[in-house]
Amino acid sequence: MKLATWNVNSLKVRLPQVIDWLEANQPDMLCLQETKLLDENFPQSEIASIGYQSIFIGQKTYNGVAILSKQKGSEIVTAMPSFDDEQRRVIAATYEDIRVVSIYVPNGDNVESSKYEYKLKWLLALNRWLQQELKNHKKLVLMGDFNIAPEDRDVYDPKMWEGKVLCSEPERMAFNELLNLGFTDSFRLFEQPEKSYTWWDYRMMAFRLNRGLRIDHILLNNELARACAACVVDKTTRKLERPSDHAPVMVELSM
DNA sequence: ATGGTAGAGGATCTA
Repeated sequence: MKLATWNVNSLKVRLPQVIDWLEANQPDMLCLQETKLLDENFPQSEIASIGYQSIFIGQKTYNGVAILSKQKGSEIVTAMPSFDDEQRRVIAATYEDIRVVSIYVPNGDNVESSKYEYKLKWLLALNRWLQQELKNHKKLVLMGDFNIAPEDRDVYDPKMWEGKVLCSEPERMAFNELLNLGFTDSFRLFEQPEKSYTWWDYRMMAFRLNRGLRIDHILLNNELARACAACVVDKTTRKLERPSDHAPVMVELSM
């Protein structure tokens, strides 16, 4: 079984790339972030035509998340309970016995910003919600755009980024507190290429110079971590015409 | 000189 996550930065623009990628990689589920589409505009039929079901929750211009899957999902949730949020950043569903929680964590802008406060509150609410989800589901995967680079090795220039948003200690602590609930960062279960990242700024030739950060993650609970056979970042999408600034991440589970 | 690029939407806001 293959599970993937990809911040597409507008599904309208990236739909042809998403369809090509699904056909080439055949994941069982693909979580999308930053669809930037109202639900009425979601390209459900185009995605269905290649054999994938869609669940989604979107809004105009910003945010928006979806899960595309070969099998039908159940117990669909489109927001965190007990966290009032106008922004569409969460979608979860159960596929057979696997609970999939797909998230788009707020960016935070900068550590002085009120958006940063919102990010930390959002992460606290996520932690609390997942404690419940872990109790209710034996197999759980949490994946998406976390907007957090967990360690210095996930950052092309750790000194320049020290204390900055995406790398600050409170954010990294929030990430570690998620791990402490009983999750494993699937990417670090395996030998990986040096300087592996999932996001590169569009500006300043960042991708060409591999000035990136690893901020998109697939976290597996213990039951699924035991079954994990691979985790890879697919950089090839970042080389396409009109790419997303993020690359997809995919895990393979032996089950 | 707080720059630069992309997306949405139609001036800025977000990332």
